[in-house]
Amino acid sequence: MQNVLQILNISISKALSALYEIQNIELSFQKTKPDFEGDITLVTFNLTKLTKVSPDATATAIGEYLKTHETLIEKYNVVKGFLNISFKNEFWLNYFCSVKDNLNIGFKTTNSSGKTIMLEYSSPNTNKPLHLGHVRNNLLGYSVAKILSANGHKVVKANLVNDRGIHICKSMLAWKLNGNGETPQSSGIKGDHLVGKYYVEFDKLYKSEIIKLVNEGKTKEEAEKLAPIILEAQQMLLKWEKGDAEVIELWKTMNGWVYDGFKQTYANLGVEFDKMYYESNTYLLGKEIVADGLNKKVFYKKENGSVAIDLSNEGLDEKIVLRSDGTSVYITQDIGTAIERFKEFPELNQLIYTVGNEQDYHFKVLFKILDKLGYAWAKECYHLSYGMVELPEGKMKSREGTVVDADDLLTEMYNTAAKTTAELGKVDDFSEGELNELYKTISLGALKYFILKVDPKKKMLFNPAESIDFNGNTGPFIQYTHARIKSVIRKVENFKEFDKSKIEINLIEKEIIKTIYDFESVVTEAGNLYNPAIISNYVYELTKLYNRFYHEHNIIREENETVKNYRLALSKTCATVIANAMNLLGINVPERM
RNA sequence: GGUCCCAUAGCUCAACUGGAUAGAGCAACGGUUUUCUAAACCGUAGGUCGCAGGUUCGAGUCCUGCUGGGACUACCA
Repeated sequence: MQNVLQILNISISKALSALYEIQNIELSFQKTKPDFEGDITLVTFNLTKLTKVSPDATATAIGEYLKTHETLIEKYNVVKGFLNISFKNEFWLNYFCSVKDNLNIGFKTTNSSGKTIMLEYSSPNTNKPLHLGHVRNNLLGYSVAKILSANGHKVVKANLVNDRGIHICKSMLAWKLNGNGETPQSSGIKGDHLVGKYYVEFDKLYKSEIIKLVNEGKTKEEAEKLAPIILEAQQMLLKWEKGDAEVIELWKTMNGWVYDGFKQTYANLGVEFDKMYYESNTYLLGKEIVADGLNKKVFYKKENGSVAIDLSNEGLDEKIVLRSDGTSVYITQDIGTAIERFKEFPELNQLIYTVGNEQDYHFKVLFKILDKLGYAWAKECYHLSYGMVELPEGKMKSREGTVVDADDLLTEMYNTAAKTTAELGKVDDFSEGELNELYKTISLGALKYFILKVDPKKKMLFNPAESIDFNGNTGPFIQYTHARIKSVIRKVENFKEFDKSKIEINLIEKEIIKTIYDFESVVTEAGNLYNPAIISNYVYELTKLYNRFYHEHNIIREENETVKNYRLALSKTCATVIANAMNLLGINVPERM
């Protein structure tokens, strides 16, 4: 199967050469707008300087040349300098027949690119449960990993767990003070939520101590530094770093609770990882690199003994990479882990960090430092930056209790899916297990699609009422279309080949075939841009087209056997593409719903 | 103060990276089911693409300025 653009590039280059003696010029194509007749459009304005004739005349001349010289082209029309080109139906039909039985449409063979990419996502803290912001991160990371795999890359999904630090000590301390030995088992509270509860508890205690100190005449800033409970948390962190047995024991216990909780949430979200990293193992990395960088004069020592790099020539500021007491800061660790990963995976071509856009600056600095340290792969580090998730009432603030909890959200979506499905009553014969599966599929489909259809770079508004809507541009609408196609196909026992020489493609069928044709390049584009929203928009377009086709034309009711079998094949192929596209978003599609 | 990001229909988002008359969904109104799943389909209405300049054959898209919103700017993570 020849590529449409390749064919046209070659033919039109020949035309330009023959007609105007023009060589090597970049051609500008676009899909023909629906209001005009044609499959693909050549924009001729940029050619007129060389052709020396008007856009319309240029377009007409090229069109005429194509019609007589390129056998695959049926006809053309010219509108205001746009050359709309139509390929023969035979061409589209041949294309369709070449893919109709391929269950992997749009997917390149695994590892065919020879490229290995590590994609880090999720990266939670172990002091509180996952919330809506993490959900976007997880869904985005997982989907991009799928998309990159579909582009033939080998992808290592990595998760760097922030399992240490002052914030973890806060939960630990509050539990020690007020926990009375409470455990997930004794309380029936999911582990990550239990630990989160004590993180909030710490904040309460801390605040009341601050108020007390302020009442005693201290300034707010002083009080924040002097509150006994914060001092104790800092002591606890020091003990942790020294390996104090009791502190380590408590740390392991409470982190264990959190991991049990996360495991459930990850399973419910349907995300997974190939490689787990823990900051308790990596937080010391990078110090030797700093020493090395000092020798290379990439870094310099300041008067107070801290080590820094000056990035003011790059439009950035001075950045401390080691404190004056010799301890590392966050970026020290990031430098170390990046280098470590390229050592661990020598075949690694690219390292992608899925992290919110509030850290744009951090990653600019990080990549610049790696570059200055002389690592050639620094250019292959990429920050997959995404916008914040906001609620109709504004930003999520844990202190004000406006955070949308991931587990609560999933439960709520599940219940809505169950309610709606029961009301429609189409699967009343399902067993309890089948219903449970279906509700999970639909609720997750709704949530994932709702989040992934927005360009990752942009901040998004999460309106709970809209997220559980199952009509219109939603995951369940697309899932429904898939189920509907499958329902039609189930009704036919003898699925027969059709004689393509007897098929006349109608307009909507041609639109569908052209859209199926686009899938491959859409997957490529989504991969190049790390953008699942491109897949979402695409699959929605295809689904809308199919539904229109379904309403306008008979499939199994069609009397002409050849046409019937052709339409069945077209339907089946749509179902495959819908399923494949949704798969790239991490969304399953049901056989019935 | 400095750096960066965002602004498109009442609301939520698109616009193939500079191309034709800026498109969908939701919400509103009207229509479609004895016929393959109505979680669907069709129609009506809704726009000074934040504002003002500039670049060019052509700008929602690029450049400048302004307004409004946000993020970052730690020897925090």
